[in-house]
Amino acid sequence: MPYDPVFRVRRFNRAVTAEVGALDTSFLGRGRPLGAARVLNLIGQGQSDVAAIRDDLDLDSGLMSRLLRSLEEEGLIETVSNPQDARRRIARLTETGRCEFQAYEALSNAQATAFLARHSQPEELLRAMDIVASALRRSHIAVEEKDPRNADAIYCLGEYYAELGRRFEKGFDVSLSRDPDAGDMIRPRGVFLVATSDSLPIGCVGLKGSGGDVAEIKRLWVAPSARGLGLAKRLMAAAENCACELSIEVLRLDTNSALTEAQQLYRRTGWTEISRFNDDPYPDTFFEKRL
Amino acid sequence: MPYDPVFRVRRFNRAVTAEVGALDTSFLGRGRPLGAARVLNLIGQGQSDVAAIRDDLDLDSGLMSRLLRSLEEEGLIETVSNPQDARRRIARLTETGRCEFQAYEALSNAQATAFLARHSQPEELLRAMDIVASALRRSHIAVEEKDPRNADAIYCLGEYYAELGRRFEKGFDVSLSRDPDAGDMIRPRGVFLVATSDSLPIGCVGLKGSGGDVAEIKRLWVAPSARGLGLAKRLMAAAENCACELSIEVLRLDTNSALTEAQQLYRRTGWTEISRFNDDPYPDTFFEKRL
DNA sequence: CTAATTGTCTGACCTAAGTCAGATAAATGC
DNA sequence: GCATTTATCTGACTTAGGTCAGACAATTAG
Repeated sequence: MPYDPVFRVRRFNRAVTAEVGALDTSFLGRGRPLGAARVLNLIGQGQSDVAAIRDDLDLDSGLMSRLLRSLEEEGLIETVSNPQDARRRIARLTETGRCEFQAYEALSNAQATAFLARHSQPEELLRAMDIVASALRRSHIAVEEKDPRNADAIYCLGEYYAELGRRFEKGFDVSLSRDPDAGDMIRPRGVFLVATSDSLPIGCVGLKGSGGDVAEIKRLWVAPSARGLGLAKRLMAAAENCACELSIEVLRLDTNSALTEAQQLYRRTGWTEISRFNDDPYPDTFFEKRL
Repeated sequence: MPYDPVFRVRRFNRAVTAEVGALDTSFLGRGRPLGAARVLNLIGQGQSDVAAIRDDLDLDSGLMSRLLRSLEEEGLIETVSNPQDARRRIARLTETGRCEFQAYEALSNAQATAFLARHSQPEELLRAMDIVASALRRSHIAVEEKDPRNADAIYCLGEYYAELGRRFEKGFDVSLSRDPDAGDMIRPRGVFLVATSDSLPIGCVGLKGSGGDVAEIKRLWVAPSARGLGLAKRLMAAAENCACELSIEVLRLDTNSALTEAQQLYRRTGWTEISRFNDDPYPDTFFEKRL
């Protein structure tokens, strides 16, 4: 007899509303209104274009202008005209501003550390926070092409191999598998796509081409914290899209019957099972899709 | 190489801050400022004492007074003097107010339902939300005495039995175990304590007395979503406290070696292992503590 | 070159939220 | 009974946040 789901969601909302003050105190406690602190924070993170900041925070141009001026009067930022377009302005931190920004960062980090330290099972708590954050921000998940040797890509691949290790009865050893050469997953031969949610990598897929009109889908992975959001489908669609752009006509992939959700996805999205097309020791099921 | 915990907590904070607007839109969208809506909401939930509402929302008496008047002018509430103390005022909804309150409730429920419906693994998501909500509100967890036949108590016991069923190799059947008579867990013989977080039951413990100076600790349970918060320790301490009030001198309990965390807790909090004192089929380890 | 568009700034104005110093009336302690 | 305390109300004031219309300068389309 689990408790009413709607009740549980509302309880979560109440908890969060009651504590957001605390969650965001990092912005407070330094004698600056929230708006100004948020602008300072964005500038500190490298957002220099005033219009972009205004857009990010959804501010009126008048209000934005005043916030910038108040930060300027405090000596935290300086603004100059954009040389490419003198109507636009660019803001950057002064030395004092950099210190102030660092102070906010330190507060925020300390608060996060303290929150975790109060819990005796922080890994469980983090897992839960990841799930909730991904669900709340599902409409802001970005799928982008990255070099497979980029840090985010390597992180995804590491997690992918670890997951295979857990799910295959005999574990998984990358060196035994035919590891695609990075060049085969970079344009013009192929692509590597990484999904990020607020810059945390939560999924990936590789399209491994050889220059011909046949290519392979490899390394489809979705973080456990991002499952249930339809991300695998989205990654596969994006990869197929890239394949079209690269004039690829036939896609193939190999998979293992232990990965049941993946197989379900393939069958539901127009893939048909074919016979073995490589001698890799891990896969036991093979699919093909004509574009 | 898991991602930096501090980064993950801050990502969660950002997600929540960005979406609280959405989480709390239930309060908006009906042409009333947040403050007034929150007061209306509390009154709707049965908080009638004006001072209590002020205390709950941490409002200045002046502000509170104005909010009440604006709701009164809208015809949503009426206030009368408290007959016991004519300085105090009591607020209650009018018929119109009840409709308006129901409209807020409906909005809030619809929003929660929609959020869950967007996710294809809602049970996973709810579990995560419970964990986060309990951690955020850990300082507001209430431990209260309840009748063991009360709905919250029955819910806790059901979850407790279900958990034993999962953890004992041969499952668990309540009818085979010596189920304490409800009367033995009500004062003056004993007590039953339930921990709730924002009215969701998340833990319980029973003190089963017989009228003499020996009593037993039974049914210690903490919801999976509330583990890591030190709740078991707090429940045990509360139960011991009650035992002292009831002039009980010796506490005993039986447990199973499959429940490792529980045993650890007992050993760390002054309990000593003793020999079997009943013929219940499930326990295999027995403890005692002199108060 | 001219007209329209774009990005920023400024002043006037507004609401929500909250603080503070009394005023008032009821209740309580002695 | 009288002084003190308590709960609420009222008016004056402040801050944060935000809207709106127009000014101004730079850019772009034709």
